[in-house]
Amino acid sequence: MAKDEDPNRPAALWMDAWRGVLYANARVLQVAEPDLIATAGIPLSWLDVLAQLYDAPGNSLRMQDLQQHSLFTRSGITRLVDRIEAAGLVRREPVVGDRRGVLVVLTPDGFGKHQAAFAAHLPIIEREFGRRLTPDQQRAVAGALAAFWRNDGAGPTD
Amino acid sequence: MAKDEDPNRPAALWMDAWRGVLYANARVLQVAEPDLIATAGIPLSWLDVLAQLYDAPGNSLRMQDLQQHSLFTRSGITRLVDRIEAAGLVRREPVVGDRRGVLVVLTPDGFGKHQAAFAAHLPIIEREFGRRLTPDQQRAVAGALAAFWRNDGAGPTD
DNA sequence: TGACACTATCTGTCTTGTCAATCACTTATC
DNA sequence: GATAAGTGATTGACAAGACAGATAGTGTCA
Repeated sequence: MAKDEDPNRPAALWMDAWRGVLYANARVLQVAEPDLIATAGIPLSWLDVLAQLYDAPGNSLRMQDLQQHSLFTRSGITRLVDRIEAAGLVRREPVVGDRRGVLVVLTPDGFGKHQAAFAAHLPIIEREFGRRLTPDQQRAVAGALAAFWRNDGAGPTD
Repeated sequence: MAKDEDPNRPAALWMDAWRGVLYANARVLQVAEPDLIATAGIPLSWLDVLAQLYDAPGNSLRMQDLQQHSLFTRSGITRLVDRIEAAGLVRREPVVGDRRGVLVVLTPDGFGKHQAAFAAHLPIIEREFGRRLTPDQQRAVAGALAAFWRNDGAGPTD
């Protein structure tokens, strides 16, 4: 590979950390996504939506909240929810005080599918990711990267 | 969020580490990709290809090598290379000993575009990722996740 | 209440990614 | 050297994503 000896690429510490994040994410998902489709019958973008609704109060969120918190879909939430709704896993409801808004609600089927998909997904992540790290490494990575999902927008950006 | 108190989701250490990887990747790229398009005029998938060719001996790789090492494109390398070739950044050449194969070679334009895009890309990654971690955290993350891009397939999977 | 700016979601259209089938070439075996 | 199996890359049909503009509803201010 000979990247480390290239004078044009100063090997800063954070660059190796970023490369690690990039590769870990890509390599794990390259295995986990086909597996999820094979075992649970849904892609990761669906599980992402279902998991958000599962975690949300009332198992429901508005379209824009779904979009903002999404990890895999930057745009196109409308069509994505269309598909998941057509599969019967979520349902659209009007928002009480705001007739522009749409509330996406997890159906019982969607609840069950989330449970099943999540249960099938976890062992794969553990095998492909968790087991490759020592407990100390797990702790270190979790601590270092927690800012990205806790504050989620804020940070020491100055 | 109240996820940590949910009895259905045992909060294993590696799960928080994985969540960190997932969110860090998504949040940083959500900023970096539009920025790269705005400043360099190419999407990340193109930079991925250009960077691989830049790092490769002879600034060239075969299609399948490009595909296997790719971080963003699991399939569809043919079409992706079509577009990059149409932009004049790479060129296809026959492989000497194997007339089935195709060698994708970085053109001088592609070389320059890589330099420019990479130079524009780095500061964004530093701002969105590097600066959010202390040097100790950078070292820890880099060390813990190095296995994903060094061995790239092996590991303590038993 | 009428005009205006703003917000939330959807639709049309184009681009990009995915999957199976195919073509061209190579290697192994007889 | 002919035939069969395997490999590398492309193609066509379809699904999904991206982006701009449209539609409908809200809130404010005169």
